Amino acid sequence: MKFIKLEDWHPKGIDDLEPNAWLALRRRESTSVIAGPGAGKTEFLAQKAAYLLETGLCPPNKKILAISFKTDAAKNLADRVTERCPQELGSRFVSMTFDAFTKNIVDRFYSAIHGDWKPTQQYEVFFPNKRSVSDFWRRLQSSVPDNYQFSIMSEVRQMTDSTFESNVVGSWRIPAHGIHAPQSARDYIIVSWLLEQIKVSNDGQSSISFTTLNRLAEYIIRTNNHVHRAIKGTYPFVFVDEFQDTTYAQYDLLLSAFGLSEIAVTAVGDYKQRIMGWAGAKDDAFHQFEADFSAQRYPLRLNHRSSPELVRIQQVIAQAIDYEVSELQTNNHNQISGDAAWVCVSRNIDNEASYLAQWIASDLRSSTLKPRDYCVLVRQKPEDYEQQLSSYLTQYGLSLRNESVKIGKTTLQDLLAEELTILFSTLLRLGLGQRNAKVWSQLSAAIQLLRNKNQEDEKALRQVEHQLTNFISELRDAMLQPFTSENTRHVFERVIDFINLKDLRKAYARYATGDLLEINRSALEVFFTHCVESQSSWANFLDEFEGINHIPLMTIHKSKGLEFDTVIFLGIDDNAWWSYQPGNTEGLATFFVALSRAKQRTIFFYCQQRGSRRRVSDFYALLTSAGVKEYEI
DNA sequence: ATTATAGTGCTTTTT
DNA sequence: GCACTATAAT
Repeated sequence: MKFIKLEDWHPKGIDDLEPNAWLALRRRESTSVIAGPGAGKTEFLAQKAAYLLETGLCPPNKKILAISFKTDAAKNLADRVTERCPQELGSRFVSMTFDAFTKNIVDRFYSAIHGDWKPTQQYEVFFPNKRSVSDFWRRLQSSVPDNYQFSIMSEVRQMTDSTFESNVVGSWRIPAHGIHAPQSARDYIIVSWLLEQIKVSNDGQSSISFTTLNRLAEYIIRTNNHVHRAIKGTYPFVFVDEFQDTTYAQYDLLLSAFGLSEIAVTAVGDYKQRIMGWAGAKDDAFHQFEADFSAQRYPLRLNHRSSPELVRIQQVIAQAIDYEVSELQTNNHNQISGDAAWVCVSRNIDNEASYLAQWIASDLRSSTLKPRDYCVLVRQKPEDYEQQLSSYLTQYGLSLRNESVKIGKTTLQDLLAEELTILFSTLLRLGLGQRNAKVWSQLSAAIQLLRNKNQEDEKALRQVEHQLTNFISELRDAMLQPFTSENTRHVFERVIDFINLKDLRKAYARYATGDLLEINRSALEVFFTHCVESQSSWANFLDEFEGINHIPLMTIHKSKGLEFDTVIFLGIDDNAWWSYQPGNTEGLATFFVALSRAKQRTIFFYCQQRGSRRRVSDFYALLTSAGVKEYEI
């Protein structure tokens, strides 16, 4: 392997990087990169990975660890590095979610857990909610000795059920040398919570939350030098994405694993987009990181996403969040004619809906945009808006798709991102005769992984190719049959059989234990049937399945990290924004996230019937000061 | 049975 | 702060 000289290295697939991005990329020590919306955070990390791997700064026996919060973000980043690097380098870029990293440590170094803290080797992952927390508090009250009861209960009263795990448990460390009595009331509560999960339940297994797994992983790393050295030795470079929303537990794990060491941690994010504080995200993650890791901060100033006009408006909101926010530039010059932002004021919901439907219909006709280029954003309860809007949209042949809709025990968007679903729809696309070399090679690689075939075993690989070719041609014949419920049902079953759920369980760790695979299989069946019933051919079915002709509808929180040509922002009123307090940074950040999803236009809607706009008057005042006009409709 | 009142969810990810 | 549920009061 020949390395590229440091001074000869150039970015891959893009022209250049802005000056601060170059500095952040070349820095060998820990670095924090504050990058606003559209600054290309993922691209920066992909380029830095390529730089470290191709120049040999990350030597062949070492890896880069990239940590994201969401599975799709982790996958996105991995795909980008694969595109930019030769395969033998790309395989040394390990991209995973924080929770996957945590669970890996516990599973791999299980034997390093001692005494009361040791769960069963096979354990269930448990997702606590407010109910389970308050039930626990109630159980505690009845089990605690009388003389402790008062202090325990007064401590509990100061805690909030929704942030108990993230803030209280997440910032507590498991002691290195067993449990010492007497403990404070707070310690007693936390220890009881952890031990209750670790102790064997009725089904013979521990049932552990990710916060508890995180605390166990931190404990392993802190107390076991051998493990700590192994992890540091594997990953001299660590990336953390969306750093503004790091939880207490996650930060503490990073600190124990990579703090005070030679490891260079690159944290990327934007505190102006910190919108998870209410769910227990740490509030000064960047400052603390810079202090603890001696990290140098580099703000990125270029916006690759939004038009100059939108960037100017975003800047007004950004300054309301942080007055000292740096000046931004845009390099997106393909501006559309007309305004980039305006406010539509209506009296009632029907007026709003009929105007909106008519506007989108005429905009679609007069432009080259597709339904997927628009997005309807709301703060909460998208299903309410879906009902109100859909009858008007139908009149123009348009429809919304709320991807948060529940299907069985999962949601549409989670289902669509599942490995099972992607394999399923790819097979159907090929069955329909939509041949594409790239899709084919990806699918064939996925099937090889699924069949657990060694990449070196040429004969076995050819056999898998052969099976796949045969199956696709069988599928093609089946899909030429009339589009009846019986025939489509047959296709469904054949595809699921071919994928082989047993193989899937073996090939993907996340499916290996628990009922995740069965949840997704039955959700896939429900959604498949829904799409079959509303369509009349396989081509239309696949469009419906992938939602090509639907306008996406989602909450602002779900839209984080996404971008659309035109954002339609509904329900900016006191009712939907019940939790907003004037001047509240997180509320302004939420507004900022919504506004900054747009590449060309953001259209704000206010409807009097939905609620007043006294408490949210900040938003309108800021828009007015940015020169955004208001129109009555 | 109907109606008054108190309580709570709403914005989330993760194998 | 509203919309909804569960329980209490009539």
